[in-house]
Amino acid sequence: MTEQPKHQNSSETPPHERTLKRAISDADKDLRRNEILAAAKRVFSSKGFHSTTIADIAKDANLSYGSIYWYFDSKDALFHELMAVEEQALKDYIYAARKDATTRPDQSFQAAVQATFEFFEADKALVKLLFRDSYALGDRFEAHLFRIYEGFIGDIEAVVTHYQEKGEIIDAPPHLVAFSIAALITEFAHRRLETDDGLPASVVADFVIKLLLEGLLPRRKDRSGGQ
Amino acid sequence: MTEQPKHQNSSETPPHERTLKRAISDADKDLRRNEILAAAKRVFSSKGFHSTTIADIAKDANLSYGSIYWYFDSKDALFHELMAVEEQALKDYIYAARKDATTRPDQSFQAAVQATFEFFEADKALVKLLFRDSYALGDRFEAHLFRIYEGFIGDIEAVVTHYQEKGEIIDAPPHLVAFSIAALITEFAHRRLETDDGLPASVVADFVIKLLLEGLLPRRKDRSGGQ
Amino acid sequence: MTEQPKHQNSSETPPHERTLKRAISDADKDLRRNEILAAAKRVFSSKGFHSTTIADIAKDANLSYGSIYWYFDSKDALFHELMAVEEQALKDYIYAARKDATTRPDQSFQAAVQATFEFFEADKALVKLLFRDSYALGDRFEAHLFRIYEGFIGDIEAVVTHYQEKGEIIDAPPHLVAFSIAALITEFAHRRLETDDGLPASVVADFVIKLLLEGLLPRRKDRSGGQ
Amino acid sequence: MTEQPKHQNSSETPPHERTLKRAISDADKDLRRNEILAAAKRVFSSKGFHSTTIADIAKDANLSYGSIYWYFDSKDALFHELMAVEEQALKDYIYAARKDATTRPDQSFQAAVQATFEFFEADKALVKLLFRDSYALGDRFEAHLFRIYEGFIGDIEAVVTHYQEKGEIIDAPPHLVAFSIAALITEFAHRRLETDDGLPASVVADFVIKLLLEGLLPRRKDRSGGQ
DNA sequence: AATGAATGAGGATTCATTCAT
DNA sequence: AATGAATGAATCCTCATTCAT
Repeated sequence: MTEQPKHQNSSETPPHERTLKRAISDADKDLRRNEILAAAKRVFSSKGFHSTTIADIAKDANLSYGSIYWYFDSKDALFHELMAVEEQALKDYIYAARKDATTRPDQSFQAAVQATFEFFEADKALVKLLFRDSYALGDRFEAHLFRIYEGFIGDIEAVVTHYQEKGEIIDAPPHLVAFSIAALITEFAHRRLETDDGLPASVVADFVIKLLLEGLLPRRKDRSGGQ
Repeated sequence: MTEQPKHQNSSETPPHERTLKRAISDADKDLRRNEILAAAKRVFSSKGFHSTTIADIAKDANLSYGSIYWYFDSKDALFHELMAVEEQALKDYIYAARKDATTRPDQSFQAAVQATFEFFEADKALVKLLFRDSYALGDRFEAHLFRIYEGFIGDIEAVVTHYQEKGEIIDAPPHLVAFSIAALITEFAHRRLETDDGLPASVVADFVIKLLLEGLLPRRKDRSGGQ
Repeated sequence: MTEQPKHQNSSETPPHERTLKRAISDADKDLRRNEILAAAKRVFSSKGFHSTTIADIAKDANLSYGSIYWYFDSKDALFHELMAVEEQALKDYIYAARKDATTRPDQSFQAAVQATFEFFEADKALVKLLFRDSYALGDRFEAHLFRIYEGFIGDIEAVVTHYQEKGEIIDAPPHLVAFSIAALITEFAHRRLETDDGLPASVVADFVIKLLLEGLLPRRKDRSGGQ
Repeated sequence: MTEQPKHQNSSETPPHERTLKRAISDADKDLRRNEILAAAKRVFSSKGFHSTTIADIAKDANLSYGSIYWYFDSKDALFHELMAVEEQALKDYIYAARKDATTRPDQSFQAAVQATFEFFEADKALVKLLFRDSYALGDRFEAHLFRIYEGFIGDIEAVVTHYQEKGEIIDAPPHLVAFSIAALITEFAHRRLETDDGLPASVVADFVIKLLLEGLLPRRKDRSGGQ
């Protein structure tokens, strides 16, 4: 994934060999970095940032804790990088969703919401990390988190706008719409991570989608018993 | 608060006076406790639990850090008590809302939601504290938080059920409806605490209520039930 | 007990009245001091110096803890004074014992030991305070303790010497004899304070006296079954 | 301690080598633990538990205070472990003494006492730690101390009983006899740790043994059993 | 004199980070 | 690269002592 040498190498290996070696080494390094990030995601999302020690992460990654510092500069740096990785996962998902929305004429707003719900349901740890714990971390991560959040909402907003232009949904302020969708979906995912509400994901998904689409007021056709 | 002279007889204080003295002292003490709790609320909600030191709170309350321990047993105890105070504020609000809903025939579901929105808008720090930071605090506060949360959702649920019985809103699972309302309202309040979205509260409130009531799908001609 | 004025009085009371008043006041003060010292003795000997707080003592003396400082300069000063009081009790006892020994021809060494045993048995807290805890207090009390200890052993030594001169006991180094007596008697008192050995004091007293007087080797007369 | 090369293969270390490595590391760790325990013994017995800070011990052991926690969980744990180590030293000594007493027909009670005196004379800090300071430590160490103490007295008691059965010493309650021996020997050792009485150890030993064996009353003509 | 609130020095403990091997 | 021992900054908490009332 990364063939470009990063720093000058001060050893005595000939340049071409060195490049090859470094490439391999870098790949190895990336592999380990990813293992550590995966471990960090598990531990951070289960115990929270402050209760997680470097030793906890190292143990989960089957490394000695001193080694973490070979791959990351600090605990903060590790967390920032983890945030970035999760942000990328979000972006990748949203990119695909957006592409689907704009290129497949049959793709409905409802389908997009459904898919988004499933995405978060499948990775609740991401929700915990980005949408819950990061908020409690104070100044050091505020700016980063803010950027991620804005990007995330902005991406959803674009999809919302698309469906508004298609006339599929009403003309409400797209930013607020996007935020509402994000709020409902992530809050449900988080709640279902913290406490088991005993409901199958599909039921909750159906509920959320229906709520978003139709609201709580009885619609005319099913209003026979209403006020 | 009372005009009786305090220092008169240097021997045994008569019981009633002692009681009075104690009452005054207790009132003073409660006053200070509340000042500290207010300071704690400010600092905790701005920096998060872990980044807040006892010294931070003391400074905000214009006390030395040692004095905090005259009023509270520990940092944890202080936070628990703060949670309890905030919980009580929530309960008081919900109690009034419920009473309004059930005793005033003209009170609509919409009005109830509007009032709730305004309640959180007016005390965003409460949201930060109870609905954001507490989640990141781990085991030590888990049970307490869970209890508060369940109580809160349960109270909303009761109001929801009331309006469902009146036929004002559809027959969706009340627990999910309650959770959705809470999610939307608290997330908006929290977001508006963190970042200024530049919108007047009334616009956001209108949006949230409309979303909850009517959803995003364009209604055809059944606008009779809308606002 | 103390009629002499101690400090200049800066108030406006006429001299002769003042003296009277002060005398009464001083007597009161001494009374309170003694109450506090008694409380301190109870608490210190039950919890040890470090685990005892000024508040503990105040509570035991039915005073607010701030008031302790009206009577004593510091916790250390209070403890020093308590040591002095206990030392005086020791001295008073030993003075009487010495007088008995030297003035009453019928008074035996054995009776003196018996009385000493009973003295400590009756005030085990004194033992705990002076012969156990004070040792663990380190530099701050070392000199004081040392002085008390030397005085105590010296006083016993004098009595020992008296009985040696009378030929009642053997001519062993009196300092070592005195120390041995003190060691046995105080250790037994302390042990019986800490753990109940289930034996009546008289049995233990008889044993200690017999050990001191006759030792463990079988005496000729009762040596019939011996080696 | 071993000559095998340590760092050879960078992939999976063969099991036996790993074990070896671990063994070496563990030995090192034990070494350090022992150094710290030795430092703790010095400092605790010189300043007492409460006046000793972790930093004091660390400094004595040429470590930073944080490092202490690499080897011990807490100050209490360190002290408990130190008590256990000292207890073991006591037990080892007593075990040997008991073996001597029961297997060597020529071994006399007097020799056993003499050896015990020398044991404590050689390690007065042990006395200070176990027989003085621990008593002042309160509840947290009470049970541990009690167990050690009872074991110690019990072990002496067994030796005493042995000599009683041999008829070498009189038939006094063995528990009291054991306690008396312990009291005299430890008190002398402790006193000679605190203050230099200017006497050679052998003189004091002779005195203690003679006192224990023959008591203070002049013997008439039955010196056959004496030294 | 008495009270009890306020203060802050002191010390145990945690844990991110460094570094020798 | 990996290890894990060593370091020390940071922070909670206790409690002797001071002081306003």
